Amino acid sequence: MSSTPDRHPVLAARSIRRTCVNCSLSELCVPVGLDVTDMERLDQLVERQPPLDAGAHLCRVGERFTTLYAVRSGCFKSYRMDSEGRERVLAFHLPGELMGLDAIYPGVYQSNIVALDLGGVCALPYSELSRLATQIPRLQEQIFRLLSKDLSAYAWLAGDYSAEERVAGFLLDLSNRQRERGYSDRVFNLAMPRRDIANYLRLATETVSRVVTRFERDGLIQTERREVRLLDLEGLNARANHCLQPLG
Amino acid sequence: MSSTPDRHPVLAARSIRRTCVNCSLSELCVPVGLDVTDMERLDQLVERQPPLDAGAHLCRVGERFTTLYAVRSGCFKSYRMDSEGRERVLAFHLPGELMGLDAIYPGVYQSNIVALDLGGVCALPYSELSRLATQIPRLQEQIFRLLSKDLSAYAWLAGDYSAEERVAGFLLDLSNRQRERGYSDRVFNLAMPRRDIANYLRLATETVSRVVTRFERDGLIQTERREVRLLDLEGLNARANHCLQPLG
DNA sequence: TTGGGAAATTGATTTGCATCAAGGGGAGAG
DNA sequence: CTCTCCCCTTGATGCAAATCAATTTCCCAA
Repeated sequence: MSSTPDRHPVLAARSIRRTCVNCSLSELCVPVGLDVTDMERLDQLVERQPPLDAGAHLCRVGERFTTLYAVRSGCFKSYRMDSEGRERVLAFHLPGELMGLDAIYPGVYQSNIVALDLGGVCALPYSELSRLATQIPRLQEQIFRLLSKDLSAYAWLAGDYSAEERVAGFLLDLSNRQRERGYSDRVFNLAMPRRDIANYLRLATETVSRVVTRFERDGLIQTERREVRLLDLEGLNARANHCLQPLG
Repeated sequence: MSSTPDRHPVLAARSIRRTCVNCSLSELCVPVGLDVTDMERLDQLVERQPPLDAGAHLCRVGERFTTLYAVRSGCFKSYRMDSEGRERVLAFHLPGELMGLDAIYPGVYQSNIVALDLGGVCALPYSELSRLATQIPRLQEQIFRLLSKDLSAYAWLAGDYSAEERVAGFLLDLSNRQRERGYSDRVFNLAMPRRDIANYLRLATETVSRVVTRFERDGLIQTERREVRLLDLEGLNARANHCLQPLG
């Protein structure tokens, strides 16, 4: 996933500036639809950041918004605190996904974003990105599309589904996103603890645990701590009541 | 709210093409931040549509996406049907708000949009709008902002709040949006029946009715059928657990 | 290796809201 | 005017998931 380290300082400096063109995620991420020339212009403003340890924060609610972040590797979680200090998980972000979009409107970050495991990001200074987007129509189009895609994700989260529908939908969503990234859509590791999954799905941890157990008993999945194996995608989809139509 | 009718046919034809410049909503809607010259360019592609009766649909899930719609007058509801044929209200749209944004990503409308009362809209052909947005940076910026704003709205809807928090938050949200539009934030009419409010808040109609009754008993609000009078904004805010921070 | 602590599971009980059921009150049609 | 339909409200009951409670398991650090 991470590129080989550059030993020559000049090459290293160039590699920091030349990210998107060589990046395996360019089919999913901001550069979708750009030709090499435009991608190199995008590279000029993308800044690869030093990796973050699990638990390290990328930004916090209330900080002035300057930068969008694209996931290079690892998994990130965005969340808020409500007035009683309870955490509200809003999203999990996989490689190729853009974070911080909800901060554009108010100009202030609306979420805390934290690395769930060792994670790498590319920083995209927003003002420069939007200037470039006026010059590269396909870049503008892709940003529109990424924003619009997040709307659909939230619309799913906002639906009133049962615990089973939510958990099944969550697993299928992850499965789809794994496949998009070239990984198995049947076997994958959850980067987040059950507590975060439950919080994201607006369920109690115990409820998630019980539903998972039930799915295992019914032969739909197998789990081994953080590892999940989906045995019956069609059955899972039925349990989700087909509430998840992948938009691909 | 509506402009005076033009009697002279040539003037009438021109007025159809010249909407934004004269529109009282330009401070809220797509043209925010544009100077008169740019607004006139935007006017070239905006098409005011004939008014829709209550119950008339603007678009339906699955139709090819070509057009964003801005509310000129009235109130609109966007919703989907789940796999069991139950309606899921996703949003209510007031004048100046943009509808259809979730269709950008997949290129197909993701929601049905229906007029709740006599409603007027401006049609914005998406491909032309995005082309113009590359030429007018502030227009692009405003579209980014409107998309981002919708993300925050959905994030609220996706939170796990109690029935009281939801109803209080809903009333305060409407109150804020009324104020933005120059109307009283204390007294206003609900364009939608209780059933739609309940559906939007993922509650039963009966629950909404009970919460409203409780708020009335506690002196927070008064209601008379569709008319709402907010008596104690601070108290309401406390009932909402401050879950709604207006983003201005 | 062992002890401590967080994470996960399982069971018992509670509860907030949905559902079921019934009655009141406007608005529009005839 | 009156009938009718739909919307809204109120009350009674049931249920899905939260909460409370108790283990078990895993991981890491000493």
